[in-house]
Amino acid sequence: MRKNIKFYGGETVNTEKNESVGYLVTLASRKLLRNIETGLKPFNLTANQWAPLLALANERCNTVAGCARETGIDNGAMTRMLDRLEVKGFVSRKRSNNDRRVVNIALTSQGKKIAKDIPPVISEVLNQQLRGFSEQEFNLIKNLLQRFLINGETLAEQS
Amino acid sequence: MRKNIKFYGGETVNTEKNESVGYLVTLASRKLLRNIETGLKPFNLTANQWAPLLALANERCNTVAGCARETGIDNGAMTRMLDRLEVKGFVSRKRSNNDRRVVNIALTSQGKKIAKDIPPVISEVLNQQLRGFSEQEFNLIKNLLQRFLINGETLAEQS
DNA sequence: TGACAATATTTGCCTAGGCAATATAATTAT
DNA sequence: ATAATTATATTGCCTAGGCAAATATTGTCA
Repeated sequence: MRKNIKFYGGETVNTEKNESVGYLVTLASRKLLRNIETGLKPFNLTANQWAPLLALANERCNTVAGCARETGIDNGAMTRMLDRLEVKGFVSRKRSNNDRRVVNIALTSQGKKIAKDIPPVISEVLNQQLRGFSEQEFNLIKNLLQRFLINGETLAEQS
Repeated sequence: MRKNIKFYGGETVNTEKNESVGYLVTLASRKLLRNIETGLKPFNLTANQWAPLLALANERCNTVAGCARETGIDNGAMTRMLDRLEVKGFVSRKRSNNDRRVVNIALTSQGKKIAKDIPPVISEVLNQQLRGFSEQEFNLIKNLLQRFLINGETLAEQS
């Protein structure tokens, strides 16, 4: 097996924040969130509310736990997220008859409508933040982030 | 000027979440935060509390507004962050005499100590999430994230 | 000097996620 | 069949960030 490189620590300490992948990935994520938020304001949607709405529209989930898994957040957080989306009239809840533990989530007609309207807004922001990227660089950043994420997941499972 | 590529939207719609840079950067950031959090638990520090502590230790800031700028978060959020760090005994506040508006922030002796103990923990997590990366890929991910972030900042300034 | 603008800090009101505990229901093993 | 385990949803308590308003102080300009 190839030896892993020790990028940080020891003699290679670097206090330049722009040289820290941790700093960069955190800030990049925050900035993206705020930009999407700005674009979604006219639709009465926040940036985070968009993810479960998309998952529901694509039929990748139809329960609380399912949507939580699909969007990578906590079950409790998803319950509250759906509270907010329900108040806004985008989703509806209905206790399942097959399995009385589960609550089935569905998009309302308004939810379906908005799920169609929003993708162009998200795309526009992403394209803007990717401007100057070549096709190759676009594929690279996805590949590198995927690996960074998977490494992080296996690390979390060990502890 | 070279034309920017339209990576998302139009006919290139892709509902695969792992193909969305937005999804990937968000999840990568969250996972990293949780892994650092796990490593810092024995030190009575959360992942987010680490950033201002490091900025103070490196003398990149010594006021509320300064630390907020340096870590890229809101002033109000920084006030509350410093509340928590003060309760834990890592920082101290002192109203400035030169300018009665500003509050000078300093690390306590305990804060200085911990600021030295923590870097290895952060480094270890980052190295783990970067395992399998070549030196070249390490530089690439930093470069791509820097550009993604800068593009996002200029976008935010326009609106 | 006095009005006005700019800056620093704090606070209130939001959204938002993680963890742990709880209640309920379904599944599995004995 | 009963007990133990597992899964689902919810809730409470915590940290945490953004935005806007309020307050205090400083600097500027007429």
